[in-house]
Amino acid sequence: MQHHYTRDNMVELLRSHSVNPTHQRIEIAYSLFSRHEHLSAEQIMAYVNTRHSETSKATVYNTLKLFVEKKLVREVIVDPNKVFYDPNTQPHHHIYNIENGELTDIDVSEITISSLPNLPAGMVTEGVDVIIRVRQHTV
Amino acid sequence: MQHHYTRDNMVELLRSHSVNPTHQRIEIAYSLFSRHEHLSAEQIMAYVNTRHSETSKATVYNTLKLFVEKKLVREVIVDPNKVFYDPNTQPHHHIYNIENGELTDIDVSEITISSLPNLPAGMVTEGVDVIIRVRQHTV
DNA sequence: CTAAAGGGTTAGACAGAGTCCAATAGTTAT
DNA sequence: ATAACTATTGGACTCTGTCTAACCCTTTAG
Repeated sequence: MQHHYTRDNMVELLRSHSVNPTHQRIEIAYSLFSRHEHLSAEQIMAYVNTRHSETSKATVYNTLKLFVEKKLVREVIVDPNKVFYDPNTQPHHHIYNIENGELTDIDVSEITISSLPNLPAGMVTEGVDVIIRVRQHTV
Repeated sequence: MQHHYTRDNMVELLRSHSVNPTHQRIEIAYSLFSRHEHLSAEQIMAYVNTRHSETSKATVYNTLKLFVEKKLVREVIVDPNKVFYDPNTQPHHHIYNIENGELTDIDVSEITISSLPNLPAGMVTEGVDVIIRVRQHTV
């Protein structure tokens, strides 16, 4: 992969997920996809408003919620304090450094889940998250 | 298993994890272990203070943090809004119902992780969490 | 050209989980 | 008793995230 993301790309991306591409949404998408990193809402807001404040808190949260709904990004819940947003929607898992909060992707190929339990009747899987919590060996 | 938990058991349990057994800690441990359920700090506080308020918010949070440190209970991070505390410290995984917040255990035997990636140098695993997010099939 | 309608954005008030702090209460050990 | 800890407490505070009502902007209809 390793795309070269532009704001124009974002317009297409948004459209292809039937999201109306507005200024704010383009900027938010761009800030997430150009850095291919896991960012929190707060970080995204900071990036989008580096020059001068342009996008409000409410819009950042609204937009992220919309992106999740439209499967443009994925929520990663590993830190009790905040949600991370992950522009990588390919199935993959995470290594979470509990000391510094760093979050790293692991390809699905690196983990094999050979069996899954049968779910209660009428239930359907939304996703399987595997989180490997790590820390420095010093303790 | 299916112990019959008493407050006396809790005293032993706390001691065996080198936690000084105080009134409050006994009550908090008891409320977690007698129901063998996943509870949030708020729920625990409610249970402990059913009759009349006896234990403060600060103590509940202090105590839960201590219990986690001493490996008496485990934190489960699946809900962006609150942390759950799990009295089951045996290795196991979780099914999380994203609609009603219900959290169910899965025995390790029901999932097989056949390979784990090699970690960055000097890193050590604190735990591997598998969370299966489910919801009702109606949508 | 103007008006209504609809979607999107906004500031700021609000909510809820969790932390901090300085004061107080218990508990040993001397 | 007294000193030295350890544990608990209320309340103020912080931080994510939500809500609301006003506002803006673009499109469509008359």
